Amino acid sequence: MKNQFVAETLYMVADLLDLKGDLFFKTRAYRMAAQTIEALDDDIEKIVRQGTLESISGIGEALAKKITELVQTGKLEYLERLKKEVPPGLIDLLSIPGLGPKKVAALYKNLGISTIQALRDAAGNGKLRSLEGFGEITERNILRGIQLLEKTSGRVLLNVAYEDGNRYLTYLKKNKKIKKIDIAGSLRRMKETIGDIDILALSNDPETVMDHFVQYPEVAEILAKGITKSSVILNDHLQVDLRVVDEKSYGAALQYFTGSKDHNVTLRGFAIKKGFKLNEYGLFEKESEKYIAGKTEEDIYKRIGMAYIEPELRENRGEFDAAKNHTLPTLVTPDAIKGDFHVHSLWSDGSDSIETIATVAEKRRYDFIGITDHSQSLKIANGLSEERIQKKILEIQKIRKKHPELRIFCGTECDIKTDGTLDYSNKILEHFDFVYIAIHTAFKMDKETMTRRIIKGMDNEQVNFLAHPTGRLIGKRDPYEVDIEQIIDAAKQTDTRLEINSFPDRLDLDDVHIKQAKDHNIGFVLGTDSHSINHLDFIRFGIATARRGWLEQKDILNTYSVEDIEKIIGT
DNA sequence: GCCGTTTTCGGCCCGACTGTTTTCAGTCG
Repeated sequence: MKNQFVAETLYMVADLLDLKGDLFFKTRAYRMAAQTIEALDDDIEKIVRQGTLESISGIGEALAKKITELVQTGKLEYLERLKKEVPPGLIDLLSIPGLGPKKVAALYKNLGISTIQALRDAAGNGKLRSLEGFGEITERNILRGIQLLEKTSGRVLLNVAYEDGNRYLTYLKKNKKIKKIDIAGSLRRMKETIGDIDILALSNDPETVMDHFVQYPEVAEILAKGITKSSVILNDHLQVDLRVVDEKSYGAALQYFTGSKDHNVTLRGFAIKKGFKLNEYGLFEKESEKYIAGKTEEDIYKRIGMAYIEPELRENRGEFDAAKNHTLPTLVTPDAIKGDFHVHSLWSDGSDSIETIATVAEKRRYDFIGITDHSQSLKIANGLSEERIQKKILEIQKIRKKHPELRIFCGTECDIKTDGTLDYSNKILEHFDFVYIAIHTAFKMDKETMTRRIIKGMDNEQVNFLAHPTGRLIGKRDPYEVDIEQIIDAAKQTDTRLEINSFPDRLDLDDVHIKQAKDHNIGFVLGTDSHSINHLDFIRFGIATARRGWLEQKDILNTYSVEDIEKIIGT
C-alpha cells in the first residue's frame, strides 16, 4: 500500500504551492485529494492499474497523471521542480503557530529566512519589525510559537486531553451564567491524539463567561480573548478554545466545532444542494436567509435529509452514504460492556493483587474480569513459569469463592516466539480459560516473516485472541511491519478475535483497521492491558475507538453474557 | 486543480480574532 506515501507527497506539493503564493483553490484541491487517498480502503496501486483514478471525486486529469507517475516511478517530477524553487526548510516554518504561507514567503523573500534557527535569531534581534505587516508583537508571538513547538510535538494522547478537558468543564460549570456546555472538536470525536481542546458554551452573558474562562488556575497564557471566542494555553502546553453562542445556534455550533473539517465540508455541500446555507449559527434558506434549524444537531441533520451521525463517525469515511441509505451502525455504548479481558496482576508485571482487581471490578459492576499475566520467556515482565501458573490458578480458585458474582477468568498473554511457535506448550495452555497471544520481541522483522509468524500463532487451536495486533506505541514506536489483510483473513479462518487494546498509547487495532476487519465479519475483544487498577478506566478509550471503527454491540465479546462467553472461548 | 439537473467558465465555506493598519490582510479552525 503506497496510499500514505502518495498522500504525504501531495500534502508536500500543496505546502510548496502555498509558499509560492499559488491559487488557494489549487492547493486545496491537492490537500483534498491527499485526504481522500489517505482514507481510501483500496490500494492506490490497484486503482492506478485499473485506470480508475479519475472516478474518485476530487481527482481529475492532472492529479491522476501525477499520482500515476508517483505510484509507478516512486517520484514526481513536478515536486522536484517545486523543491528547486522553494527551499524545503520553509515547510517547517509553516508549523509555527501564527505563521502561514504569506508571512513565511515574506520572511524568505525579504530577509532570506528559511530555517527555524534563522527565524529565531532574526526575531530575537528585532529584525522582523521592519517588514510590512510585521511588528513587535508579531516578533514576540513568533518566538513564543517556536518555543511552544519545541516543547510539544503538537498533539497529546487522548486520555491526557480527556482529563484536561473534563477538569476544565467541571470548573466552568460552576459559572451560573453558563446554561449549557459541551466538549466539541476532535476530543468529542475521541480521536487517538488531540491537538487542542474545543469547548462550546451557551450563555446570554458571554463576557462574564470569558472572564471566568481565562481565570482558570491551570491557564499558563491567554492567547486571545473576545466576546464569542477565547483561547488559552494550559500549564501542560495544551491549547483550549472556548466559544460562546446563543440558544438558537447551539446545535449548529456544536456540529460545526465538532468537525471533522472534512465531514463538515461535505455536509455543507449537501446543504447547498438542498438550497440551504449551513454555518455555525444555523441552517438557513440560501436566498432569503431564513432560519431553518440550529438548536440541536439532530435538527440540522434531519433538515438536510439524513439520519443523525454520531460524533465518532464524522470523518467523511462513508458515514454520509450510510446515513442516506439508513445503514448507519447502532454503535456500542459503555453500559453494554460487561468486563475487561486484559488485566495484569502482581503475578507478572502488574502492581495490584488479583484480590484487589476483583474488588475494583465488582465496584465497576463488571460481570467478569480476565487476568492475563505474561508468559515464561518474558523475563523482564516476570512472566509465569509452569510451576507458578499452578499456584496462580489455586489463588484464583480461592478468590472466586469470595466473589461469587464476578466471573474471574484465568487467562494468559502468551508470547509468540520469533518462529511463530508459542511460549507455552498446548498442554499448559489448556489450563487457561482463554489464551491471548502477542508479539513482545523481535519487532523489526520484514513484513512477510512477521505476518507468517503471527498467523502461525493464530493457527494454534488453543488461541482465542490476538493482543495489540500491530504493536504500535503512539508517538513512540511505529507498528511492526505486518499485512493486516492477511491477519484479518487468518482471524476469519481460525476464529481468532482481534483485540482493541484500550491503553491510550496503543489503541490497537486502530479505528481504520477495525472498520476494515468488521467489513470481513471479524469478532473483537476489548482489553485495557491494565498494569494497575487505575488503568481499568481506559476501557472508555477502547470503546471510543470501537465506535470510531463502526462497531456495534454484537461485534464485541465483552458485551456478551458470561455463559455465552464461556461457550465461545470453550472453557 | 476540480467540477457541472442554472455553468466547459467561474465558482470553489466562511466567520472570528489579531496585529498592523486607519479599513484590512493573514491566520485559524
